[in-house]
Amino acid sequence: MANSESLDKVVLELRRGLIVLAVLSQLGDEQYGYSLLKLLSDQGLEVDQGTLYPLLRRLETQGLLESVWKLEEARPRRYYVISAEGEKLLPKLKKEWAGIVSVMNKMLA
Amino acid sequence: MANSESLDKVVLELRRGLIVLAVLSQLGDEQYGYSLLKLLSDQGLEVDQGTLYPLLRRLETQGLLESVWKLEEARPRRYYVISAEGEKLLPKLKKEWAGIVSVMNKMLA
DNA sequence: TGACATACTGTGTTATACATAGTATTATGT
DNA sequence: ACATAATACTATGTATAACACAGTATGTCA
Repeated sequence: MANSESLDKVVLELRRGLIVLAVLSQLGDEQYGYSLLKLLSDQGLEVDQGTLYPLLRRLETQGLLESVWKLEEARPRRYYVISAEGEKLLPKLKKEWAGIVSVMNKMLA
Repeated sequence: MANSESLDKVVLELRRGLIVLAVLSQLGDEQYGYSLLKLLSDQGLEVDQGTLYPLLRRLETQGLLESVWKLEEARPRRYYVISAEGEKLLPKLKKEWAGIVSVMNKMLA
């Protein structure tokens, strides 16, 4: 395997789990899939459509998000927003994330 | 699903990809599986045996690690150390990691 | 009117952590 | 001397989920 492929693979792995946290953190204001996609990429986190849409559905199934179809706009969009349960989870997640970062910083120093 | 289960699940996901980076960063000095396990947990990263051992083999298959059995010690141990290819990869990975962290920090702020 | 951005759905595959169990040796305390 | 814990690794099964890829369809704008 070429070195660049290894890099790509591992970087993908690195980013994988963070997407959930990123998504939850951005859904204090409601977003639809495509707008969230843009919002994330504007901030430097490129996520594939094929990753994001299923993720949103999954997080809704897990009760961390809620969604509604809005048909009155230019075109139908499914809006997602963080749920009460998600709100409770988010600060804990952030704390876990901070802990992980500090562990990694020590380890990489 | 109970809230604490959601947390556990997502935290697991968060940590998942980082283990590779952590392992690579620690294998500048050679370690065997069990000592690496302790080294990581000492620094605050608990990794299951059933996760670490297969990971080490996988990283060796990918050419990022090298290993040798040492039989002359108290008991047989397989020692792992980062390979030349791994050494080339590591700084790039660290850079990617730093980028990800800064993106996440902005996003979570 | 052609191209591009928008917005979502669906399927298949692959990779991989994790759970769990099992084996066996060595060190340690009492 | 014996039980127990720590050490050190192997192996198998399963569930999950990202990613690749493809497809559908509408709005916008030059």
